[in-house]
Amino acid sequence: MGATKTEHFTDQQNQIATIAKALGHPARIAIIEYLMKVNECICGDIVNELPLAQPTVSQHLKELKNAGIIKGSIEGNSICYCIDEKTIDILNTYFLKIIKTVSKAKCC
Amino acid sequence: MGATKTEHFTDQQNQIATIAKALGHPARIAIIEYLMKVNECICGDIVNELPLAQPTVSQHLKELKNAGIIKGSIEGNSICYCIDEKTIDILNTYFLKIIKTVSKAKCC
DNA sequence: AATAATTATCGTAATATTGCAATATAAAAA
DNA sequence: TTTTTATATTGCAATATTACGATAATTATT
Repeated sequence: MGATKTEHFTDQQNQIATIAKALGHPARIAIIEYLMKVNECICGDIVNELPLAQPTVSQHLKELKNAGIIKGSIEGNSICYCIDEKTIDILNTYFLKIIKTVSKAKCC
Repeated sequence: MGATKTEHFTDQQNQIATIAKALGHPARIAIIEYLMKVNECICGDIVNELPLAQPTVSQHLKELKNAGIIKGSIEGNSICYCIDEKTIDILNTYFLKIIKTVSKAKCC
């Protein structure tokens, strides 16, 4: 096998997993942190910032974009990327729910 | 290649990525949700709950445990699993910081 | 138009993940 | 002690991910 059985799980479970998975790589976390620092994004600078080749960075950006974590808009011959608040909000709301549930539970 | 270059990133970036990665699979999200529902965990029931074979569930539990998202304690011949609040808290605090930063930023 | 700059895509090698059958391990019950 | 119950580990096949060189595509600049 090797393929995730997404069809067995709910849309929400798949959605949360997809977002979390996209954040499950230190390079992509580093990209998010860089975007937080510079706010308005300077796309090519990410390549200079990270110890990874340009195609690799481009691929990571694509995954973050596919997961809805960042969005990019064309500006001349470069592309401006920035964090998509909506998606982070979805994740945040979800984890807050977990925290709330777990904090009032007694555990083994 | 194929191996993540963790050495190029900070401990915190790797930590967040590791936790997020562990949550990056719908089966593991389903396990978390089941644990939320039953609070005190009934380990073998997860196998009945999910459409996955016992070894597969065991493997997912191991990954959640390695990432610190759940903890397990031996109880007789079974093992009681439950969510580790501390780790969810780390993630939650992290995302709240992102939300705060992004919400006051104007984006392209 | 030719060149430079910016980003994406293709192809590919190395490695990791997913899933399960078979089997091992350990404790409880008979 | 044998059997049952519960979970983990091993081994393996299928697939996915990571990383990058080479190259394509697109727009700006000259």
